[in-house]
Amino acid sequence: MAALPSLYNTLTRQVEPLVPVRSGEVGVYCCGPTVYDVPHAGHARAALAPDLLVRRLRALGVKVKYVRNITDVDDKILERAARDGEEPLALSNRMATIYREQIRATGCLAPDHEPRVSEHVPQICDIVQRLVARNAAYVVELAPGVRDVYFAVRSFPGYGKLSRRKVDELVAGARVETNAHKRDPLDFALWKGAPAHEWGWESPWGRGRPGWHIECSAMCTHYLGQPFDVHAGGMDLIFPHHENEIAQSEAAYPDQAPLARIWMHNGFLNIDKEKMSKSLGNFVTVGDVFERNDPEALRYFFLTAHYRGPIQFDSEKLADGRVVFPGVDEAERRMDHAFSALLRLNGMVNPNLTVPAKLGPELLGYRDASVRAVKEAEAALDDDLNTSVALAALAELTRLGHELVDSAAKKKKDAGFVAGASAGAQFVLTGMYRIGGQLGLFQCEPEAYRTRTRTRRLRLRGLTAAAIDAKLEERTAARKAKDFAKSDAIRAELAALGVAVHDGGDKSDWTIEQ
RNA sequence: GGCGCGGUAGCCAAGCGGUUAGGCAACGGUUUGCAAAACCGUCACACGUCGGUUCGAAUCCGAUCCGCGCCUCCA
Repeated sequence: MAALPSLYNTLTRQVEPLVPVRSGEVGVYCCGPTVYDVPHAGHARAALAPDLLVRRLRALGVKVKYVRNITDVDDKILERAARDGEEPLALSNRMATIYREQIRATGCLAPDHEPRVSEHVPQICDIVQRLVARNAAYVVELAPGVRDVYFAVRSFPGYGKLSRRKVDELVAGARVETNAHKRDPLDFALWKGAPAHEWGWESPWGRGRPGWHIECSAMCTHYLGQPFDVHAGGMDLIFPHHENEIAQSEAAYPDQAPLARIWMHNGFLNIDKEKMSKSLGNFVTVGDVFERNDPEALRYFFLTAHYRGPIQFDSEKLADGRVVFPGVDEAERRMDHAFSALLRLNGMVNPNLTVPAKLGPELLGYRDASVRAVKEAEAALDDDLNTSVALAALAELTRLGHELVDSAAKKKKDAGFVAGASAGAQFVLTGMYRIGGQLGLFQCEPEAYRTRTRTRRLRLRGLTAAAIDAKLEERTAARKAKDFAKSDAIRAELAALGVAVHDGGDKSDWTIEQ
């Protein structure tokens, strides 16, 4: 089997080759969202890195089991639901559906399993019981029949190994939650008791709800076993969430340590130099982006930067009041460019032409360039998912595709070249789709992309295709009559609306800007 | 205070000891009635600052200045 990708491991702080626990099979777990609200752009970015890994591994022929959880039981969900007079699980279910659909739209594969806390309470209780039995956790009775369970942090010697923190320094920081029931301020809740009238589940400790960290420990190992290969999530989860997961799982099953071999963490999406987050109130939702940009453009935008670094997501208010996302706009122009190459190349592929047995050196050049670009992109992805370099390889092929179409148009009287160019187009198309597929781009047909971006841009600019077509007809008539003054005036008028006219022979077409 | 990340040409962003990153913008060209799109070329011997190691440093080491994140719920 081909060598597997290398990944940066937060645990060792270096890039290392992925060595599966079980040969030929890789388990990936990604910490999904707490679904008390619609997803923001940062959530979309977090789903990307594990998706790229899964795509690359599958392209290499590796069997992958990909699990991404949904936290549908949480105090925030309870608060939001109470505020809006909705059942907590109805709220989280509604939000989970939006999350799933929007993340899928950004080109992320559906996970093989999408476990929810509400459906894994028995597994959670199992691991908590095990921790209590091993004296790594203790039960505190708050009221008759109402009990909390806490994890005893100091009972786990490896605590801090992921985040490189020392237990005593954490205490000195004094920013830990004080709670009279805890034996040690560092201890965290595994199970939170709840009175009978409150949202909860029955457990060996009475009614209550699971703590945040324990759910992931329970669900990741339930689906992937312990140890498993890759655990992913946002950088803010390193401490305390992932540190606590490690402590719980490794304390529960010390002979099956580590919990996960590689811990991969994606960087943040910043807005105006600040981390985008709900608590800061500066978030842009995925829905906000989809209003203005194509989902593929959002993905392309994420791919321009390395997943571990921060990415600047800026918004700008135009004079006409429209809010735009310049970075995503630029990415969308790149998608336009790539999709238009695909469209033009598709138009060149002629199934009725027999591919010449011997291709000239010019066309062999296209084949070689295509093969080279794919190799470069794959090598880049194997080096800790270097999407920026993979995108450069894709851009090179895109450019080559346009060039091929241009030269075929110039040599259209040369039947031999045209027949061969069809084969050349196939080479370039294959390369582009091969790279695009591993990056999660080109999720729809080029025609569909053109239609949907055009529709959206018309709506954003308050225009209709019919009105533009009418203007264009008027202009075509003027051109036929050699009334270039009028023709140019109409073009200027359309240009002012963001519509560019393209003249080709006797008929004209138009495109609309973002 | 502890842990960690980053400062690369006008902008975004790879590279991380020697050989072109890539994109956007701008400008010139091919093309066009004029344009647009596409392609070609230029801007680009750029790498926060100061020292050091080296035949050679954006890349390694030290110091220093900025910016940011985590240490409390967060992707």
